[in-house]
Amino acid sequence: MGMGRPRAFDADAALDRAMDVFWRHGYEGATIAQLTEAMSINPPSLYAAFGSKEGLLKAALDRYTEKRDAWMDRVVSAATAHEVAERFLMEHADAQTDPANPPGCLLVQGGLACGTGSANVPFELAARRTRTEDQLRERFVRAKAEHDLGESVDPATLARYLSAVTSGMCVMASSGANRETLREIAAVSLKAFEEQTKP
Amino acid sequence: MGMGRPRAFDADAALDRAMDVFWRHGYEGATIAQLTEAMSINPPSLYAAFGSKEGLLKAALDRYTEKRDAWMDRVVSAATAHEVAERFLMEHADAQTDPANPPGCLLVQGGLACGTGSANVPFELAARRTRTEDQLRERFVRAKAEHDLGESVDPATLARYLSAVTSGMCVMASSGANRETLREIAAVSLKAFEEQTKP
DNA sequence: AGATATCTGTAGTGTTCGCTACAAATGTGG
DNA sequence: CCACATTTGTAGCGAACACTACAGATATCT
Repeated sequence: MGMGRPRAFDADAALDRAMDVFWRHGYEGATIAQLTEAMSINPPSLYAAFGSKEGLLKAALDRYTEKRDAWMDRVVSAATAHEVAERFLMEHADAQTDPANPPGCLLVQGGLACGTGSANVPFELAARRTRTEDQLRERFVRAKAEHDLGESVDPATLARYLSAVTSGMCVMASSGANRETLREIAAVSLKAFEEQTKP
Repeated sequence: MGMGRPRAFDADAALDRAMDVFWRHGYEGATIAQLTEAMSINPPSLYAAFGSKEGLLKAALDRYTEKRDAWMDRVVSAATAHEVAERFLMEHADAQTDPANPPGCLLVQGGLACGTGSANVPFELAARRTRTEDQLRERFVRAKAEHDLGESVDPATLARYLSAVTSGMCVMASSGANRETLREIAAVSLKAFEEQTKP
């Protein structure tokens, strides 16, 4: 028995193209026609490989999360909690205004509210955002154990604050805010972080 | 010549219902069927009164902005810039978790990214968000003139920062963050505001 | 080479979308 | 009461949606 005709397209490259479409138009705003054209494949190939539009999104999110995890690993590898926060904020400002990608972040632009047929999409995106927040919190827990952060500091609050600020920066980026503007916001937020961590 | 059959529904009440649907499902996720059912009218009545789905959104946004302006007037009427920031942040935390409304804010949940056919919807929402930011900035300009804020303070940066934080709170609210959580974020942000305004 | 298994492209499927034609209903002005 | 203007409910329009049946193409395995 044979193994069948091999796939003629690179799945990861296709996912990168799909990611861009979801990012730019949101989950519901992205049509199969747009996706297949961007991926340079036909609908049957898409459905054979990813099952459904939602399956394609999840595959694209997996790939997105993969890259993001690698980035977060570098961020939390900074020596101090303060430097973690600084890198996290500043590199977010840069990433969200990187001309290589649509503005903002896929996990936010992908869709905060969806129709009844796609109700679990916002859920899925929220779960991935929470993951980043968790990574930050764990890093701050460690910083506390290492006496890099004081006893009175709440790692969860710090992580949530940074997560909220970067989400807000996504909203600003989607409205056309430029890199300078986002960096200013990041700088002010970093001041808050400093104030929060040394009383 | 007569004046025609009078409208049998209250347009403002209908807009409130439509607002809720757009808020909960986003512009693209909201269907005419859902809207008409929520508004307790039939499609022809909707189109006679508001022209199109996008026209309905704009009418709902006008009504939303009306209420929001009244609220912002109260916020900026606070005696000091610090108190303005505090009210703005804290009341945002409360409003975004008010069980009377869907989580977050219509101007964010309405849609950051849309399909090609609705490309100006995110634009429209962004314009309304900018309005709030403008109101804050103007208030801080005044505070600077009154020597309530120091010479080195940039009103635009402060306004953008507060706007970004509340947008980020919207994202958190749509992920299920509760009032306590948002208030914590608001509290940390207020610390940043304080730090930014007295160097 | 032959049988088998999977992919690819064409050309659709049924459903739902935003939107509207039409006639009956209901008000005003003469 | 009658002509007129506008709204309302029913029913359905064309277009676009996510998705797929099918046949031909291309690989592997014996």
